[in-house]
Amino acid sequence: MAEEMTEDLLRIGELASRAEVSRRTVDFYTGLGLLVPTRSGGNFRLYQPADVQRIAAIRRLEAQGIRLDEIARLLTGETEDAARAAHSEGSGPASPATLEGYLSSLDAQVQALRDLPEVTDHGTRGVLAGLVGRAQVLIATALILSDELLPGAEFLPPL
Amino acid sequence: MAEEMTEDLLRIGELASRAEVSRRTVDFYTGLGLLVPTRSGGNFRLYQPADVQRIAAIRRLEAQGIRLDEIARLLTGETEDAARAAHSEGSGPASPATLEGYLSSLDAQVQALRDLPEVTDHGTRGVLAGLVGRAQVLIATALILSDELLPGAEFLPPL
DNA sequence: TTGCTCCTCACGTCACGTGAGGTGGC
DNA sequence: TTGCTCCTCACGTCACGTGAGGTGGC
Repeated sequence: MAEEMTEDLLRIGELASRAEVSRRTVDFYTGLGLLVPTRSGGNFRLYQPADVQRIAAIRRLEAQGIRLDEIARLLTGETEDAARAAHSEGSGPASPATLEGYLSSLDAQVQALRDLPEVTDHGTRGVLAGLVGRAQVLIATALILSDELLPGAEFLPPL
Repeated sequence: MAEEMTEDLLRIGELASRAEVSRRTVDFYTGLGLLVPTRSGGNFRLYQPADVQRIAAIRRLEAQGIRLDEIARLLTGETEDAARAAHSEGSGPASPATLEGYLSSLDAQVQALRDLPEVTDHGTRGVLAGLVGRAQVLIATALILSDELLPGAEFLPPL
């Protein structure tokens, strides 16, 4: 069984063609730590089949204007900085910035935005709509990725 | 009364120092259409006092990774493109992308995210938290701007 | 005159790739 | 041999400014 999994590993050319990006791009992403291949005896990089979805996820995140270095952090699991970079509170460690925490803050603030007295200024309405629209697209992206990114293949019946 | 308002107009140097940016930056923003001064008889640009807050708003939006050309669009009131650029649905004109519309989509999707089965994968949790965190900061920014951006001075009692 | 403005050309930095070229092992 | 890989140096583009310099009117 461990044998079987090893046979699935991909070299850069194969991964690039499945993910529909150039080898050079896979190389570049690997250099940035976005992809973490193992190495073959002959020093070839060996990627997981799931790295195809990982690349798709990276592209989706890039499309949302998230920088590659932050994508690397998110994929690696270093959550903390996200809030700090944008807000720079600076004081205590406070909350560990969990998914649930963000979701409740988001709920509360959306409510606050609804409770706002009617905004009449044209430009201001545009800005608010733009920001809320962006937030909405981010959440939509989260939903899509929660579906695509999970290593579902491992749990699929052999069929 | 019209006389009084004219006296409040600012030239580039004054605006730059109040907004705490360089003249060059005000010049640059003006060239991009982010600021729309009138002109004096001597061809000097004349800015509104409210442009100080406008610049503050621009900086806040920039800090969220929003490009200057899109900020210009938002401030000018061309809302439509936001959703299209990120999604590229392409079909019909559909909804006019209102603030209310985005808010309800957002609510619905946040709920969908809550309803998700527990995500166990470490990296995926990080990505979701990162996206929701970003969305949360955007909404927080919207709240701040709704407060700062409104031309409140015009409606303030003379004191 | 002094200080401020106008405008334009060019340079600098950062993120994100992309090209090219020489290398070595399957 | 062929095709693929490795790695590195350099160039290209785009967004966002910033510097410098010559101009003219208050």
